[in-house]
This record gives sequence, C-alpha cells and structure tokens, in this order.
Amino acid sequence: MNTREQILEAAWELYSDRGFEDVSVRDVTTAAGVNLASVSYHFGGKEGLMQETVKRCMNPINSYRIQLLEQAIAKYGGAEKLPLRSILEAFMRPLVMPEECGVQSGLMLRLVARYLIESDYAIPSVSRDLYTEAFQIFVKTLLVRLPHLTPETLVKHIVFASGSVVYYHGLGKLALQLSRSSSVSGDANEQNAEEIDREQMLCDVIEFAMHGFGGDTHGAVDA
Amino acid sequence: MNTREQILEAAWELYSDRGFEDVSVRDVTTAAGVNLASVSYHFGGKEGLMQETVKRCMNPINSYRIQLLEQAIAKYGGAEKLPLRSILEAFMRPLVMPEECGVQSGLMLRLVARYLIESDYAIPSVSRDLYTEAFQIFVKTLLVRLPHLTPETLVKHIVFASGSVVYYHGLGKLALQLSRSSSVSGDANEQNAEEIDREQMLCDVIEFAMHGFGGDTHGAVDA
DNA sequence: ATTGCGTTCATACGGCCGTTTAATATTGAC
DNA sequence: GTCAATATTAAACGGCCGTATGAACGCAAT
Repeated sequence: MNTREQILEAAWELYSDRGFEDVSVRDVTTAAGVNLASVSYHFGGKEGLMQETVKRCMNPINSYRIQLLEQAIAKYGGAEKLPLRSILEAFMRPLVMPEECGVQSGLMLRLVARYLIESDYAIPSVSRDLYTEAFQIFVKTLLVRLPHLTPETLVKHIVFASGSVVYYHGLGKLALQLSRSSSVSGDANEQNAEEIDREQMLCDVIEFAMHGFGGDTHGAVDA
Repeated sequence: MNTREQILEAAWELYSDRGFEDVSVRDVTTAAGVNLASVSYHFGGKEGLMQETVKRCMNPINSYRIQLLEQAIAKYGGAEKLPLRSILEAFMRPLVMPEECGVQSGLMLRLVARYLIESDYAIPSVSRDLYTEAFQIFVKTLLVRLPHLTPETLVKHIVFASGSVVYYHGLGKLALQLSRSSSVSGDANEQNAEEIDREQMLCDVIEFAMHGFGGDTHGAVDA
C-alpha cells in the first residue's frame, strides 16, 4: 500500500519541476523506486496519475480557503464586520503558503498553472465541486461587504488578484533582474540566488488587490 | 522561400492551441503542407522552431508597448504629465489586443504563458533584450509619475497587473461559470458560448491595477 | 498446507517521436 | 547551356513512449 504514496510523491515533484508532458511514467516509477506497471495498476494510466496529483494539491487549497474564511468570520463576529483584507487573505494565503494546509510549497503554483494551461483550463472533475463551492462562498461573503458591486465584478476581481500572485510567483525574480540589469550579465538566464520573501509577497499582493476592490467605492477599505 | 513562413504560421496555431510538447514536428509540417525535414533545414530542429515562434510573437508585443508609450508621452507633452492610466494601457493593451501590432489574437496569451512555464520562465534570448528594454522604459516612466515608489515596488506592480490580465484571459469564462452555476450543469466543462469583451476586459483590468498603483499614495490617480 | 486475492515484477509490444541522409528539384549568375 | 548553391523530397534510423501481459510474491482466511 506504500507504493501508491511513493508514486504520488515522486509524481508531484517531477510534474511540478518539468511539466506533465515532459515527464514519462518511467521517470516517475524510477524516482519512486517502484515498478513501471504500478502506475497502470494504481491509477489506470498516466492521465489518472496526473489528475490524482492535481487533486491532492487543489483540494487542500480550496478547503483551507474556506477554513480561513470561516475562522475570520468567527473572529470578527459576522460576515458583515469582516475586513476586506481578511477575505482576500483567506483566498490568497493558501496559494502562497500551501504548506500550511499540508501541500508542499514552491512547486504548487507552477504545477497548477501547468495543469490549467495544458488541460485548456479544465479543472479536473474530481476537484471541480470543491473549487466551485469555495468560489461561491467567497463571492457571497464579498457581496455582504461590498453590496454595491455586482457578482460579476467580484468574480473578475478575484481572478485578477489570483493572477497577480500566480504570475508574480513565476516571473517575479526574472522581472526584478530585467529591470535592474542594464545588460550587465553576459550569459542570460542565470539563476538569481536571492529567494523571494513569500510572506512579504502575500502582503504586497493583498495590498494591491485591496485597492483594486475598494477602488470602486473610495472608502470601503478598512485597516 | 515560402516554406519557412508556412511552417511558422502552422506552428503558431498548433502550439498555441495544444502546447509545445504536445505538438510534433510532423503535426506542424503536415498542417503546413510541407516536408517533414523542412523544419530541421530552416530552423535547425524543433527547439529552434519553438523559439522562433515565440519571438515572432513577443517582439511585436514589446515594440508596440514602447510605441504606445511614446505616443502617449507625445500626446501629453512630457512624461511628467502622463496619466497613470495611459502608462498602464500602453503596457497592457498589446497583451489584450495583439492584432493591433500584427499578432493574431486569441492564441497569443496562451502561447506565451505556455512557453514561459514550459521553459521555466526563461525568455528566449532572441527576445530578451527587447523585453528588458521595454521593462526598463516603463519603470523609468512610472518613476517620473510616482516618484515616491521604489523601482522594486513598480516592478512588482507591473507584474501584478500583467498577471491579472493573463490569468483573466484564461480563467475568466470558467470563473464566471463556477460562480453562477449552482451545480446546474450536468456534464462539466461545457464550453460557454458568450465571448469575453476584450476591450471591456482591458478597461477593467486597467481600472483594477490603477487603484493598486495609486493605492499607496491616495491621490496620484487622475481621471 | 493450501487456497484466493491483492500487489509487484520483468518483459515485450506497437507506435510515434526528432533527426539524419542521400537523392532530386529549383533557382540564378555567368 | 552550364554549373554551383539553395531548397525540397522520400525514406529510414535509433530511441523513448504508454500500456498490456502473465508469472511471481506476500499474506490472511480456511
């Protein structure tokens, strides 16, 4: 029964690092130290392994989102008193700090981004319900706080905010290099040593998005 | 000499639609109606074709960004009088309306997103200089308008804004479905008929980002 | 001890991949 | 018309891919 977990763990790491299409079943089983046929046996094939890998990552994220939102509502004693900042943090923190809900960080955002693009933005059916639930809860809660905005506008802004954090996670370091380097570096694409401070990044993107949300009202932003 | 162009055109379409790894050289040459070996002859191999395809798309985008910014500066008679909105539009419009600079729309954002992810966010060296130039020009211009912000902050915000538009372009329709559908639809992932109004989307994301930029100053946002 | 079942194993299969080769066709300068 | 340079072609190469197969193994229940 350990084989299944070993496969998932190796798959998670390889897929995040190199993408789905580029990683063969042999790569996964070799890294996991199990037999080639185990993937067919446990997951029915490569497609099944891919979906299971994404599911094991997306589901905790969406559950954690809902959990954080409920905690915040309880803390402030009702959705109507909930600061916009707390709502946004509940939605975005699981993306930036996935290890807080048991998902290995660092590779998560890239894995999800890969999957969404390669699958033509089709969320795997095993995760779709949970994804839908989380989305609807947040729209409803935001509607209490910002009743003058339409649900469509709220959805739009949530997607904007998510895109900000996902994109920055991927391109942030590169962009900093590009903006600095006055064509200093000889050979291109050298890896930058300094890691991005994720807590700071979360804070920044929340700040950015908060003004985007509040911008329509000029006053609903608190704290 | 026509063969080269036919290959590039077919490659562009197939790569954007199905991804780089998933499209074989045979797929491209068949769609282009040319011989299989032509790719090796004209581009040295698949990698060369991929880079050339991305280059033919990114370079016009970055050139158009610079062009729009210069036009706006000329219109307002100096960078110091340039509205923040115009700067942001100059940076983002080429992403949303690539056909204005000769790049087929619709598939462009997906192609770039795919390439960046699959190449580990390494911009092809053939486009890196132009990309760097555009980025530096915009940071410099923004610095004139928002002198109280650090270059690092500006870079961050530019990336945030770009992520918003890219992400929304990919997930916008899906997110709308998810937020609406109270588990109405039986079979998942049905294609939504209504197309997103791109001009409206550009306007929305500029509005969103503008408040994010201006949010730190509470007053620098004009018009 | 043996039966039955879930699991793991080594191995083989057909298929598509990217690239190469050598022959042929096309072109343009002289 | 000749000849070299450029461009296109058909065919083949070795290699890795995902999957299927049937035997071997572990182990509880009988």
